[in-house]
Parts: sequence; C-alpha cells; structure tokens
Amino acid sequence: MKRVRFAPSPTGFIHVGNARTAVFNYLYSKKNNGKFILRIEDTDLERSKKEYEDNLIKDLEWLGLEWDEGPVKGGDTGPYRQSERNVYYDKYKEQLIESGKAYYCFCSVEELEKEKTEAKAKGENIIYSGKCRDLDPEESKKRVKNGEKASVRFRAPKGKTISFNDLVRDDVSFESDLIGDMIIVRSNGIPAYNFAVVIDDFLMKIDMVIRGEDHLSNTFKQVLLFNALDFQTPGFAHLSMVMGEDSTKLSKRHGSVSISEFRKNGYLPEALFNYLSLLGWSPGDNREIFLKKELVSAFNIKKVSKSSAIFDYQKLKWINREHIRKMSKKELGLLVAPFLEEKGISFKKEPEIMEWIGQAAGVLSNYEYTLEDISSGFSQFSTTEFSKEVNDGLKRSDSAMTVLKLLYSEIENISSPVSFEVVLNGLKKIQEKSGIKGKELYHPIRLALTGKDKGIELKDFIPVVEEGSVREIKPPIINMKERIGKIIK
RNA sequence: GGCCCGUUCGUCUAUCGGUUAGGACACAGGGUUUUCAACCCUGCAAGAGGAGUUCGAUUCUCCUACGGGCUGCCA
Repeated sequence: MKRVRFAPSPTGFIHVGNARTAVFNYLYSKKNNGKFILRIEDTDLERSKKEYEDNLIKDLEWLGLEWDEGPVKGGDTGPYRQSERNVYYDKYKEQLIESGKAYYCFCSVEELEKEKTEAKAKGENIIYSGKCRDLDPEESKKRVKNGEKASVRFRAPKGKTISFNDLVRDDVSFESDLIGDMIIVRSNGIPAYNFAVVIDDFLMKIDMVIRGEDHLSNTFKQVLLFNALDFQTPGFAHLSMVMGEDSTKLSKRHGSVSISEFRKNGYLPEALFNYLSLLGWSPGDNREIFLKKELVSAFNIKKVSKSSAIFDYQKLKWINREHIRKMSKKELGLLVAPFLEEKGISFKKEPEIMEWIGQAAGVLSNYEYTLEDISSGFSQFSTTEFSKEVNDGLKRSDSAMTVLKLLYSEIENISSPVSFEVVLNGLKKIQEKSGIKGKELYHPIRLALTGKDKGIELKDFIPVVEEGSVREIKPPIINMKERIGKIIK
C-alpha cells in the first residue's frame, strides 16, 4: 500500500512550487492505488497562522487535490497537525535520551550564534562544537528538572556514509561527519522539523516521501534519525525546484505565484493541474493536454526530470485556453458568470441567459486565454462608446455611410434577434444596389458594430449581440440596429 | 567557504551508445476566413567546455565552468 503525504507549513499562501509537489504526490498515490495524506507542519509557532491553513485547504480543494486523510477529513493516523502531536514527539524524545542517542544541550542561542560567526570567519565548516555532548546525563536531567532551559540534540554518528536511493536522483550519499549534532527538540519543548517529520512519517505509515529538492540535505539527517529509532526508512523522491524566468527561485516579482491568484485571474483548476504536472515530467509521447484522470494513468515517477524547470506563464495560458475550449457552452457559462458579476454585470441565472453567456464566452475564447480576460471582453457587447477617430472616420466616408444606411433599411423593420442569414441576404442586396463589395462593404460594418478594425468576426459578433439584446442583462446588450442607427443619425 | 544536486532549441521536454536529435509554447513567414484572432502549413532554434572509455558518444566515467539547494532552537 503506497501512502504518501503532502506536508506544507501554514506560513504563507501556497504557491505553484508547493502545489506541484502536491500534484506529484497526488498522482503517485492515485496511480498506485494508494493514499494521499495531508499533514500540516505548524511547528513554527511564530509564523504559522490558522488563516494560512484555511487558505491552503481551500486552494488544494480548488485544484482538485482531495486527500484521503488529513485535517477536516480525519483518518486513522491522526491528528494531522503537528501542533497536536506532542505526545508522540515526547515519547520518542525520551526514548532517544534514555538510550543515549540524544542529549540535553544548555548552550544559549547567543552562544551558538557566536560560535557560528567565528567558524564562518575562519572559513571552517559550520557545525555544532559538541560542547554539551559529553555532559553527564544524570546531571543534565537534574538541571532540566530544576527548570533550566535546554534543547535536545541528536548525537550524530561519526565516520559513516549515509546513502539512500532516490526515485528521481538514484543513489545519493553523504558523509555523516559533516552533520553536526542537530537539535531535535527546541528549548521551548517544540520539536524541530527533521525530528517531527521522521516521527510522523513513521507513525503515519508513509512509505514514499515526495518533496522538493530543497529537502535533499535534510534527508540525510532524517535517515540518521530513522535508523536511530529503528524505523523503516521510506522511499524518497526529490523533485527539482520551480524557477522564475531569470532562473532564480520563483517569487512574487515574477508575477502571480500563489494558487489563489491563479484562481482569481481566471485559470481553470484542471489547466493549472495539467501544467504543473508537466513541469519536470512528461508522459514520453507527445500528449500535452490532459484531464486529471488521464494524468493519473499516464504518470510515472521514474520519468520525472532531475533538473529544475522555469515556470512559463505563456504555456500555462495556452493550456488554460485548451481546457476552456474543451468545455461545453453550459459549463463555460457557469464558470464565466461569477467573473461577470464581479465586473458589475447583472443577470438572472436562467437557462437562456446562461446559454447566451456560454455562447459569447466561447466566441471570446478565440481571443482570450483566461476566464478573467473573457469576462472583460463582454464589455464590448454593451457599449457603443467608440473612439472619435472611428466615429469621424465613418462619417467622413461616403461609401461607408451608404453601406450603413442601406443595411439599416434592411433591418429597420425586423425585430431582434436578427439572424445572420438575414444580414447576409441584406448584404447581397446592398452589393447589387451600390456596387460596393469586399472589404469596402465589410469594413465599415465591422467598425460601426464593434468600433474596432480588429476583433471578433461579424458572423460571431452579430448573433451574440442580437441574442443578447433580447435578454435581461444589465447593462443591456446593444443590438445591431441601435449600433448602426447611432452612427447614421 | 564546505557539502549535496543539476546542465538538450528562448521555455517545457523526447531520446533503452548508432536518429536528418522529435514534439509543444513562444517567435517569424505563408494559406484560409472579404480584416484581426482562431485554424492549417512552413520556418527559426539545442546536446555548457575539455579529456577519457568505445568501431561509434547527447547518452557511460572524470575534470572544469555555470546554475540551484542546504549549511537555523525555519520548514
């Protein structure tokens, strides 16, 4: 049974790098009929906030990364917040101290800081001096009992080579001498990261740890701890980092990085999921657009790339549009509606109106990549506020005015919605009467209707505006007759 | 500084030691749509450098360079 976990710390909004780790964990677990466990690593009391945890859960749910065990949902190996697991940490801390594998350290933070800067100045390896290493254990225990503050350090073995197999990187090894006696429990009694992780991964029966490459060096320390506690070591897979365009660590200044921002900017969860899965992994064939299900069956962790990947917003946009286009008009209408409301467009959620929104959004998806941009595009259906250049340009051209007047007389007495066929017939007649054809014929019409010389095709624009104008939408959609009428009068 | 990891088109990637090094995004050109976008076609563009192993290296080994990570009583 494969059990994997995603273990974020609630110290900020979840970003795409973390989300990708979650995606890979999810895919691996589903591919292997395993369990995906969510664990909140909130041992940093100062930076952890409930607000971040709530947000994180919301983002994960939005992305479609439902977990089998975790906070809210529960499970057999909980609790799933490290802050609620102190009994376990205490138990194993005692065990390590009793067996002499760990010891109390009375060094102050200031003292250690000084040691460190001195070592740095001398160009030496920065490692704990081992000052409290050989203190008498009984004596130490007494001091702690008397209320003296002490952290607990793990007695790191000397002269050993630590190696483990990594599904992404194959065999990696490290000399234990380079690891100092690490703190496993802080002087405030809260376990340190490396310790808590080992206890939890064991107790939660995690057998595959998939996480970012930034934890690779921690893994050596954790392997030491697994061994000292006689715990079976899980398998490991360390994913490369996600970088920004300038190949430095992806951060705010590269653009949106938090998952909630992508949601607000109109990205589809399935598109983000799809894109994230392709960062550092490929199915081996040339497929790129995947549904979650398809990704699960195609996924193979052995094919995950070792090198870091740059986050490409352009490609994400493209994938997003591909997913938008795969949706039915109905689904699309439902998705775009909240974005329209956000922009002050109001309407009743009746089937007819929702269908119209879906249709219009579908047309706009030829031009735009996100739901947000598509919803912005709706403004052109309810405005005739064109630039002065456009208005004057039309009025100055005799042939343009001729075309528009003729077209107006064709549709004047027809009530909306006027079908595009009617317009086409009208155009034929105009051509016969006036001799104007081709670009001379179409261009003024497109300008009069859309105010732009580039944009939506007439055959798409006219039906949208005609059908929209008979529906209850605020601000109202302006139909063809009104648009042309405004210009010629 | 020390240690660990990495390096194929601008970007994401494919390649079981033998390929004209393939695909996608982006970009450029063309076609189609009486415009633009979409769509279709075409093009542009890569094995960091140097040794070695081999009949033959992008692929295996080593060195160098470059990039990243860690080096916390953060995770």
